[in-house]
This record gives sequence, C-alpha cells and structure tokens, in this order.
Amino acid sequence: MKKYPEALKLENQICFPLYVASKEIIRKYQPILEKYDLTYTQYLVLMDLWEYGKQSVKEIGDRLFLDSGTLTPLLKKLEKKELLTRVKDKKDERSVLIELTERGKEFQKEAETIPFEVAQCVRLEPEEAKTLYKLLYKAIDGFKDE
Amino acid sequence: MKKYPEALKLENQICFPLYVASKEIIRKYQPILEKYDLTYTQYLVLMDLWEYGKQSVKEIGDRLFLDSGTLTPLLKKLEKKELLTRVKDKKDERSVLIELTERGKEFQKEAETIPFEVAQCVRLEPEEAKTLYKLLYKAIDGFKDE
DNA sequence: ATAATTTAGATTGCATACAATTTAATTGTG
DNA sequence: CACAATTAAATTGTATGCAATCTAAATTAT
Repeated sequence: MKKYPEALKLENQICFPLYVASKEIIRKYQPILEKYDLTYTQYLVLMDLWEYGKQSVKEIGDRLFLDSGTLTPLLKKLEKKELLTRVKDKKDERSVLIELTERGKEFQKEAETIPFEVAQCVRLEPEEAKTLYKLLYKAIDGFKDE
Repeated sequence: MKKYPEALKLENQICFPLYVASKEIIRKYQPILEKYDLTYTQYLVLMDLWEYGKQSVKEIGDRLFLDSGTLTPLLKKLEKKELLTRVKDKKDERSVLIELTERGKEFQKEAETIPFEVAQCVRLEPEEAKTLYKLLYKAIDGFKDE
C-alpha cells in the first residue's frame, strides 16, 4: 500500500487552514452584523472609512484588497442605506469619492463593541494572536512583490 | 482631534489579515490551477478525495467546512468533467457517495507539483510557516465548540 | 408499529470575489 | 498640440459561500 505523500496532504498545506479560519471567523461576525443589516465586507468598508475618511474607490480597494467589480455594487448598496455618498472627483473625473454621511459616522459609535464581541470567539492567548497576525502580515507582504 | 481607538483599527483586528491572506493565497493558485481547468475549491475537493477516498457529501463537507449549497453544484461540475461519480448510498439513501474516476485518480500525479509551486509564493521561513498553521488550527478548533 | 424528530442533499436567494472587457478621463511623448 | 498609453470605474460572466427552506429517508420515542 503506497503511502500518501505528506506534502500533498490537505492539512499540510498552509492555504487550507487559512481558508477555513478566514471563512469561519467571518461567519462569527454574521449574527452580530446582521443586527445592523450589514455584511462583513460592507462592515470592512465602513471601518476603512471611519479610520481614513473620504477617499476614492481605488484607495479603498488598495487597502482592502478588493477591486471595482466587488466594490462598485457594494458601495451602491451602502449608498442606498444612506451610510455614504458617491461623488465624482472634480479634480479627476475618473475617480469616485466615497464619503460617510452623518448617519454613517454616527453608526461608528454603535459598532464599537463589535470587535470585542468577535475577539471573544477567537480562543487564542493575546501573545498568540499577536504572533498570528505578525505572520499573516508578513505573508501578505510577501505576496505583493511579484 | 479625537484619536481613533486602536482596537477598532482595521489592521488590529485579526480577522482582516486572515481574510486578505486567504484571498491572496487562493489567487496565487488560480493561474496554476487554470491550466487544469480547476478552481481552488474544486481542487480542495479533489485533494480530499485523493487522501480519503470514496466518501459522502457530508463527510467532504465536514472536512472542508463546506455545506451542500456549495458542494452540490461543485460536485456536479466535477462529475461533468468526469473526475468523479455521484451515486446514492445503498445503505442509506439519504447520502450520496462521491468517488474518483480513473481520470480523477490519474490527475493526482499531474497535480503533485502544485503545492510546491504555491509554497514558493509564501515568503515565510519553514519555522514561521509551522507556527502559523499551528495557530490557525488552534483558532479553528476554538470556533468549533460553541 | 407509527408518529415525531432528525438527518443528508438539493434548491433558492443573496452577497461577494475576481478576471476580462468596456468606457471615459488623464497623462506622457514626439 | 495630437495621439498613444495608462488609469479608474463600471459592467459582464462565472464560481463560490452560506442561510433558509424543502424533500426524502432513517431514527427515535412512545
């Protein structure tokens, strides 16, 4: 009976636990975000706007690693919810500037507890969590240059 | 000027780098898998079958953290490509057994280089990679019980 | 044994993701 | 300046993901 090569085993390929952990943690967000009628990606965009303010679709995309095919419809939905506005940049008509509405800004206060609620789902020691995301960022940076 | 709370910053929430790293590494697989006309999820299913052999949709789902809503159409596509067969379990007619065809089994040999090609994209030292997936699995296990 | 419950898949509906293409605007170059 | 090349969004098409629901089969409880 031929032994199955270790390197080919699902569990030995870093991509798989990454994929599972990502999906599962996002799923932990769902019931919490559902209360605010938001999806995880929509919440990501709002977080980005809370932190960095008015910016173009491209800037959001660069920071969140999302392209216009994902962002355009998503931003239109958030516009419909009146959490942000989409306006052509006068300086460069190719760009669309995204800005939070008052409602969008106010919503930040409501959302402040979300990260803490989710953090409780992650059963890692603070030290482990720190190591984890240091490694994740290192991996992400490694992807960039190529 | 009010300081933006550290805990709310995008980059300080473990979920975000997890989400980005997962997406980006899967993207690294695309051009490689494209040569075989496979998507990442389809490749995952094949890897599972190569390693664990004939099994039910539920077993695949449990191992890959996918539900029937995702698996059913995906398995039908792989069946159409003649890489596997879908047959009702005689012992339990609720179950559908998935089994590799000869073609599906042979394909494994062709695919053997894939993990190594992708591994090169991940710029982590072997020691770091080991730490990373130890932490990922710990996090994943933590999600389960709740 | 039969009704109630549970379970496995399939289906439906919605929201991403992203490649590829298109369109409009801007920039670089001779 | 004129025109090629580049850039930012939007659009199109394909493939997930997953919640919720449905159907059929198996199991449990009475």
